[in-house]
Amino acid sequence: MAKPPAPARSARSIAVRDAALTLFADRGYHATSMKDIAAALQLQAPSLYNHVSAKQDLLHDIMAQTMNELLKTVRSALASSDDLVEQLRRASEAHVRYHARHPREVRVGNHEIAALEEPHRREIVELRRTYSDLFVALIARGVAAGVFETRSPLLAAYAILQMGIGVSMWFHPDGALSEDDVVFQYGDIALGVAGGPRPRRSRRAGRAGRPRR
Amino acid sequence: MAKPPAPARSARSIAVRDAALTLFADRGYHATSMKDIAAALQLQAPSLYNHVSAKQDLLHDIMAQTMNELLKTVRSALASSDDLVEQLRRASEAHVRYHARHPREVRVGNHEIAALEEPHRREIVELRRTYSDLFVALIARGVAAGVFETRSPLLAAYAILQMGIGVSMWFHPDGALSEDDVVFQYGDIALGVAGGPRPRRSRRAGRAGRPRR
DNA sequence: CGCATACGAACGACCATTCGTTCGAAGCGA
DNA sequence: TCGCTTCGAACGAATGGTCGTTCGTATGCG
Repeated sequence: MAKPPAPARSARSIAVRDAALTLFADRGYHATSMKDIAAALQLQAPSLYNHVSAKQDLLHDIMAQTMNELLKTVRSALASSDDLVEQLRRASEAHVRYHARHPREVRVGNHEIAALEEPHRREIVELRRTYSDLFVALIARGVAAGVFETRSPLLAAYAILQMGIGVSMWFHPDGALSEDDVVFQYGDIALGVAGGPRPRRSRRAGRAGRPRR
Repeated sequence: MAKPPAPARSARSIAVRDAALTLFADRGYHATSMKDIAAALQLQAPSLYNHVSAKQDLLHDIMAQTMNELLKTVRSALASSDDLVEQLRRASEAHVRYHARHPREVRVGNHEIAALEEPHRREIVELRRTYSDLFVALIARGVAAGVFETRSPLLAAYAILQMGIGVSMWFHPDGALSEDDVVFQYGDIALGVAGGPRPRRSRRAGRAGRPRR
């Protein structure tokens, strides 16, 4: 009678989320119907309600999980070193790497905020704020310590973050640039944006083995 | 009987486009109904069809005009100097300035491509490609001439463009940073991203009068 | 008078979601 | 192993709503 969406994490409900993620990412939330999602799984639309509670919750789950993963990844990068310069490099690399590996998630995360209904919207916006503050505060600390030089840590942080977001829109693992190529190059660029020490010659040239993660 | 959308540019039809632009920008195309647009003008939905032919055409007009304005602005910046370094600076500044001044237009331009139906979609995508190619080719020329240094002109160009797009999402003319602050700082950053010559000390500090435009 | 413009009514289409039903596989006592 | 029960999962039908758009008509200004 009542509609329990399973243990909240059944195998099938994960499949539904994944299908929704793909469709949301390349058509947008409002342009995707429950029928579309169902069709991707060879189901009828009403059957979806055995696995999820509502279309809106589907979107919220996707965005919340994405933001939390991003936060976790970057926080771990920050905790991996005491040196502010190295922290910014690793945080930027983690940011870019996530965007290269999870284009669907971040596309939805960046395009569909307006499609979230309150109070979900406020919650996600706060997570985003927390995330960007990690970078702003880090750069501000670096400026105070004299290792970075920029007139506006805020502007520098936003520039770095936005650059990384762009990666999710063009990067393809089979392209001319490997994931590491892109990640390391963006790491260098991020340091430049924050006015960090200029690398004498770019370290870690060519493709090295995967150092982290 | 037939529905001529006026001389295609009546005062009223411009007002409709503007209302649609505002709503598309902060709710998204699919989340905006013709009724919403009409309400913003204190009209009923069917009345809109005295001024525009279809919702889809509204979106296409907005995006095509935006892309053409952007192209014109950057091409003019490129034509204003023979020096590759100065060209990149001015093109980047023009790019950022447009994004600071026309946040609604570029928000729609960047978020609603999927909402365009063919053949409009292909047309706009081509304009965007033409636009980004301006930057890619410029940086490639600079690398060939030895004034820029980057392992990938494509990656550098995308980074610069994406940074500028980000400005449209947070910049506000009443904020702590003036438009010129942001524009000039991004100009410097863009040169850094492309590996241009390092400025001895940042020129044009503080707020100068508006040099161009 | 004529024309641009606004309107209400109506259209067919599609939307997310609910409901009652059915079907098939799993669990279990005998 | 049989037969009975339970239950998740899928379905078709239906609900109320909104969508973009068309049409015929009314209104009011030049």
